[in-house]
Order: sequence, then structure tokens, then C-alpha cells
Amino acid sequence: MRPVDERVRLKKEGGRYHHGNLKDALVLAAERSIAKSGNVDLPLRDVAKLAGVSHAAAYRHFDSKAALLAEVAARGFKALEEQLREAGARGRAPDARLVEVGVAYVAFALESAGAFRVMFEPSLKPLDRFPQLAEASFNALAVFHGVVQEAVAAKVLRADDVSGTVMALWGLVHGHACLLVDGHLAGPFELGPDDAAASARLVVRRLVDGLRER
Amino acid sequence: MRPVDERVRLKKEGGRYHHGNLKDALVLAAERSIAKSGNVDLPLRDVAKLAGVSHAAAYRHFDSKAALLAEVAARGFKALEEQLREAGARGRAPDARLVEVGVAYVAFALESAGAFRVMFEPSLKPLDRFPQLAEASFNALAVFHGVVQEAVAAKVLRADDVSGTVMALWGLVHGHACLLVDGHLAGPFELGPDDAAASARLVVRRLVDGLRER
DNA sequence: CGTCGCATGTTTCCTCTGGCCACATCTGCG
DNA sequence: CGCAGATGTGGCCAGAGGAAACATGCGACG
Repeated sequence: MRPVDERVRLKKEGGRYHHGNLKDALVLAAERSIAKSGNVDLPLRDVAKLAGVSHAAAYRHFDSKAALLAEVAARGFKALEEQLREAGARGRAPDARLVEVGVAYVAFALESAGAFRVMFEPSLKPLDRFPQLAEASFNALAVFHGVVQEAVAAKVLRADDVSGTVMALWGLVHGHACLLVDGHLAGPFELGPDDAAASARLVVRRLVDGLRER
Repeated sequence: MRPVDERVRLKKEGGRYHHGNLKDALVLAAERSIAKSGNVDLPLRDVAKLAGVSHAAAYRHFDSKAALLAEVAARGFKALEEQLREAGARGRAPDARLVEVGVAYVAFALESAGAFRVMFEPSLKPLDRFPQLAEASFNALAVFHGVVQEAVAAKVLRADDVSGTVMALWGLVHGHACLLVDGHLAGPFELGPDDAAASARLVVRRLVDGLRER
């Protein structure tokens, strides 16, 4: 599954003029760079250097630095969607699925902190500048919608305000993810990264309890 | 209550060499500028120009652009703390207080979107570079902690995991605020700014229901 | 009331970064 | 074989953060 890395290696060893798969290499380099520095605002020149290429080469593949970041974000959303779907499939009962999906969201944010930050970077908005990003984002959100609707159909959740329920679930896990990724919970609570998933599970379960039809 | 604005006006009318209260003027200008553009990464030169001053003058009052943003963030946290305390005082019963504080958090984020964005801007971390910011942030969070402990003492909430409960509450409203401020909820849900508070109230109430001792 | 020191603001300069252009190099296709 | 288009390079510019040297004015102290 790593033709990309092969291409990168070839470039570095052989010193060929043409890279072979520069677009992917740039996206990967940007992702890692952001994950390492924790800062979305990284110099494009550094990313190009990581890919073993001059800074101007990036413009053969992306209209702008923002477009590169948008691609990183779009791939992040695709990966997130995948993980959410897998998590949903793991849960047996509808309410268990809600919890699994929520925990998976937080887990994704912690594992892929670099991508997660870019995915919600305000400087990429308005999103309609990057159609693939808008679509990927929408698709990931659709997983939440699906699992909630399923729970409503199974009469586990109240049916009166589905949008509100989706917002509640998404908002809860998103807020958790943000606070964890940005380390705002580290000071007061000192929470390890593995405890985070357990804590998220507890919290989501409690919200689901509150949302339950009664 | 506006000596600051007076000073700014004096400067603009009189064209005096010394501003009189440049520090405050810069902070205000930055805040407005960010709120308007929606982007934290604004040119320091523009802020200085808004304050009617050359860009280098800012360095007499702040070590760096980041320090200016940190001051904006710190004042934001102070204002947030104030609003949260007022909201807490509005609620009669302990669980009502929880809801009021949560709603106030979301309302603050929407009203003061500029400040809110800066307050959680990752580029300002690590926070120990800016002690006043760290302190202000901690104090604001303390309001959540206080209102939760009160509810626990009143036996409204379970007592086994106070930190988890604080995280749940904060995470829920923070996630909501982020998604609203960044407009991620606009597409799928098309939510007006006044509906947002009502929606937040509903959601927080449901979480509190889930957290309730049973 | 003068004058001197220090805080505050300005000008100028340097470096870094995003973005553009002309040129170089490769790859594939007729 | 050779040409055309795609891909990468180096040089350039403009804008932005930051430092340094200079200018200005407020306030304390004689």
C-alpha cells in the first residue's frame, strides 16, 4: 500500500529530476510536518524541502498553499469517515453504535492530530473554494447522521429533533477532541492519551443516556 | 467607561505624536479586526494602522505579535469568566445553573467570535509563555468546575467522576461553539444565530439529564 | 521656568515566505 | 528520432515580522 513512499525513496536515492508522485509526497510531508510542529501555519518551502523538491514545484500540483492544506484536510476527512464507519459496524445495538462512533471520533483526533487540526482550520473557509474538501467533510458528517437516524428508527432515541441530536453528539465529541488535541485538558486534569478514549466513552455514554427516549 | 476610545479619538483628531493608551487601542483593534475577517492570522501592520500608528510602535508594548494575540485572548477569557459567573447566578436550582453556564459559553463564542478564536488558537501554545493568559484561562474553567461541584454537593449529579463531568459539560459546549463559530453547522443544518442559543440550551439540558444521579 | 532623562513612536533595514515567471529537464507518443 | 507537454529549478518581487537607530514629547528635578 505504499507506492508513494517507494517513489519518495527512489527520488532521494537516485536524485532523479522528476519525482514521480510529488503530489502525494507533498501531502504526506505536510501532514507529518503539521503533526510534529502542532502548527498549521508551516512554511511551504519546508514541506517542499521534506519532499526533496524546490518550493516552486508545489505549484505544479496545487494552486496555492491553501489548496495543499485543503487536500490534506480532505484526505483527513476521508480517513475519518472510514474509521467512523468501522466503529459503527463494531457496535451491536444502536446505542452502542452511537458510543463507538463518538469514541472513534476522539481517537482519530488524537492519532491524527495534524490532519485533525487542518480539517477544522478556519483559514480554509469558505469551503466552496475546495469542492473535494466540502464533499469529504459532508460525507464524514453523514456517518453521524446515519447512526443517529438508525437509533431513532430503533426507538432508542427520541424522534422529535434529529438535527439537534446529531449536533449534540458531534458537538460533544468535537469539543472533547479539540480540548484534548490542543492540550487544554492537560493542565487541570492531566489526562493520558489512552485514558482519553475511556473518558470519551464514559462521556458519550452519558450523553446518549440523556438523549434516550423515555 | 471608555477612556480608551477617548484617547483613540484624540489621537485621530489631534494627530499627536504620543498616543496615550496605545496598548489598549491595539488590543481593541486586533479584536475587531479578527472578528471581522474571521482570521486570526492578521497582519500586525494592519492592526497598527487601525490604531493610527506605525507598525513598529506595537513592539513598545508587546514582545511579539503572539504576545499581542495572547493579550487579546487573556482579556477574552476574563470576559468569558464574567459572563459565565453572571449566568451561573441567574440559575436557581443547581441543574439550571449548569444549563445557564453552558448556554452562556456558546453565546459568548457567537458574540465574541474574534476573541473566541484567538482564545483557542494553537499557535499561542505552550501557554506558559504567557502567564496572564494561562491564569485567565484557568479562572474561566474554574467556573465550570464550581458549578459542577455545587451540583454534586446538592446530589443532583453523581459524585464519582467530577473531572469527567466537567469535561463532558465543557467539551459539549466547546464543541458546539467551535462548530457554530466556524460555520460547520451552517451547511447541513442552516441554523440562525438566535436559534443557536435555544439549540444549545436543549442540548445541554439533555446532557445534564444524562449526567444526573439516578 | 528650563532642561534633561526616559518612555513612546517613526524610519529604515533585514529576513523569511508565498507566489510568479522564464528556463531546464524529462517522458511519452507519433 | 524528435517534438510537445508535463514537471522541476532558480531568480525575482511583494508583503510581513522583527531589530536598530533616530525623533519626539512628557514629567521630574534643579
